[in-house]
Amino acid sequence: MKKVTIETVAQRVGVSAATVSYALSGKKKISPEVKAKIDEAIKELGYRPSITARNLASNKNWTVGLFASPTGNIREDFFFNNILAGVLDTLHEKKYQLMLYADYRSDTEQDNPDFNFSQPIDGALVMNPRVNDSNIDQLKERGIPYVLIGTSEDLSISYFVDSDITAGYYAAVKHLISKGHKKIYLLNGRADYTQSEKRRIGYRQALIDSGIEYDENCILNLAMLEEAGYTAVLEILAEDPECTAVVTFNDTIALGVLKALREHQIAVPGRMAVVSAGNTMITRIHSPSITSIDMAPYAIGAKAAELLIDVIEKRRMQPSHELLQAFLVERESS
Amino acid sequence: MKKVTIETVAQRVGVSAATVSYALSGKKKISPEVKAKIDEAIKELGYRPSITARNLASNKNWTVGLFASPTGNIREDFFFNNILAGVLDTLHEKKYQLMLYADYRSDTEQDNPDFNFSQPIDGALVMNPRVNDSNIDQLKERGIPYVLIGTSEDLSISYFVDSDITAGYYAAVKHLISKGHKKIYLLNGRADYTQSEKRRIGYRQALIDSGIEYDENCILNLAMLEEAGYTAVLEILAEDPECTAVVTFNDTIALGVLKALREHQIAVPGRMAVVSAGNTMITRIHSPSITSIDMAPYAIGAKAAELLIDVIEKRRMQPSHELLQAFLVERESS
DNA sequence: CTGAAAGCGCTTACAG
DNA sequence: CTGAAAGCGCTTACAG
Repeated sequence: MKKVTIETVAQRVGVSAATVSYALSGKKKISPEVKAKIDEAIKELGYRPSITARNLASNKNWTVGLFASPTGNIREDFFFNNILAGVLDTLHEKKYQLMLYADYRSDTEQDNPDFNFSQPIDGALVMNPRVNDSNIDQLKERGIPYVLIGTSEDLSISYFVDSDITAGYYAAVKHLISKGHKKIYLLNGRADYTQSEKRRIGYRQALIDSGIEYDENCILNLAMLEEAGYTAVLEILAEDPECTAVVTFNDTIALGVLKALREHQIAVPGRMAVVSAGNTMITRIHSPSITSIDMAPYAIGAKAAELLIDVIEKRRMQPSHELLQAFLVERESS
Repeated sequence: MKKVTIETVAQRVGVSAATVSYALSGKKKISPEVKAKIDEAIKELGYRPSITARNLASNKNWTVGLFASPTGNIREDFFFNNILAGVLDTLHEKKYQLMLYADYRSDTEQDNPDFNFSQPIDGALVMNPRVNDSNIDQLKERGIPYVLIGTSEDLSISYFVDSDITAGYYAAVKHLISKGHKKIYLLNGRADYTQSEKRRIGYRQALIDSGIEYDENCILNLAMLEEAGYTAVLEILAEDPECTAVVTFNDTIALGVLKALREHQIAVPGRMAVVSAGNTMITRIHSPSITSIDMAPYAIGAKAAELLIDVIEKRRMQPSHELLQAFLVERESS
């Protein structure tokens, strides 16, 4: 059985392939009779246009790539789920498809940076951009439009969307201060992360605005792991008894903190209050439930996808740095 | 600036496009001198092969589609994350890419079932197959190979991988019986789900093997939501005080059950033991931590992807129904 | 070892 | 309203 192509349909009806193509795309008027015959032939023959051929001829793929985290992180990260859901919903609405790439680059070798480009995409969404991100270099080199999810310190990157993390941390620290806390630690991420810096600034400003001394020693830079939070809070407890509250980089670190506190039977929030960032499902499930900064991941994903499509379709040329509102959700841990 | 194609490179070097193509693919021997010149020209010109053109000419896409749940479910489902991670890792190893489709079909209208096929894929992975799944119909019609993640009652579906849920529930119920429970309820999913039936069989067999009466009234068919578990357990408590344990369809329902028990200050597992299925992160985080049946989602994803690629590459023609081992993880709730 | 040429299956000015 | 034809950028028998 030979493959049925647009030519097969055309011959069956007795018209040219061009006419069939126009009938399908609706880009030209086709007489009703011919149109009807074509539709019938398509049905009878079970004709399916070849998307690859169409893409090649029209130079358009209706596909967007999402550069995500390593799969190890994806496995236990609801933040990813929400961003993904936002991206998917927007793409669906705009009739685009999603290619999902996990991050397999090792820190040392550059692996095969070309690999992810083995499919044609019209644009890309980049999560967790690194400082000198090889994916971004590739994207630039190929002239593929892209939008960053997160903030870049590189001003040549014209499009990104992020949540207003600084404002979120400001609110979180203000909240703790209003509860009477005076010595608040920030369990931050790695110092060279833009995300860490944004947190630090909000934290610092809240202290200053409240007339509380800002002390760099109260900021710890941790790996984004439960264990890191676990050991860090125990250290603080041992070395600085005046500390009565911590704000963490994310929910995962907070989980470790709370685990340590529970095991050592330290009252939360009585002796130690805890505020996290992320507001993923676990902050609600956990007992005590965790006060957390919501960073609107779904909205970020949706916005980023929208912006990207605007760029792809040339509806937008101006640089755009969107910050979505972050807000504090108060729960039992503070 | 004109687009640089294989022809540009060929002209620069003074050979034919065919030679460049062969040099790139390595499918024919090319003299070292010519090869070197070609490599140089490629670098100088910044040539990137068009994947679309390559796909069209070679009729191969190196891409697999994953038909997932609606985004509403994806947002709070770690089970999905783990399956996804398994799929991605295997595809990466085999040099395939992933197109991710969320499920936007409404229950009533068939939406646009063609939409997801607007990109070329070599094969598909189908999660949560429905009884008469329109995606599967499409796949069949187009002759695209596919593998089901989950079990189908339709024997014409030749490939699927799932966990041995029946054995898992058998173990879970045996475990509860060994703890002295005699009246155990099964908070199951919808009765017309294959997955529910598999659970019921394991549950039933464990009771029978232990000489405990199997009572259909002890099986409730619920929606897969927290609220469903919440109200169900309260009903049971009110109507059948002899019940001292429940096994749930998944972690989400268990969450609702435990919420109800906590709010009514009912001791877990003292008055009521709880066992869930899924063993996602929340079972560990929750307090009390939740005994749960691990269904190896990562392994399922990885196996399914492997199987699919074997089918795509014609290394496998025989039907294959793989069942991975499910095992019970005992925690505080039982 | 290298090349001329057909072919993959569409789209889209252009002409009528 | 319809068609002939070029073009999208590759791959791959086939011939030499």
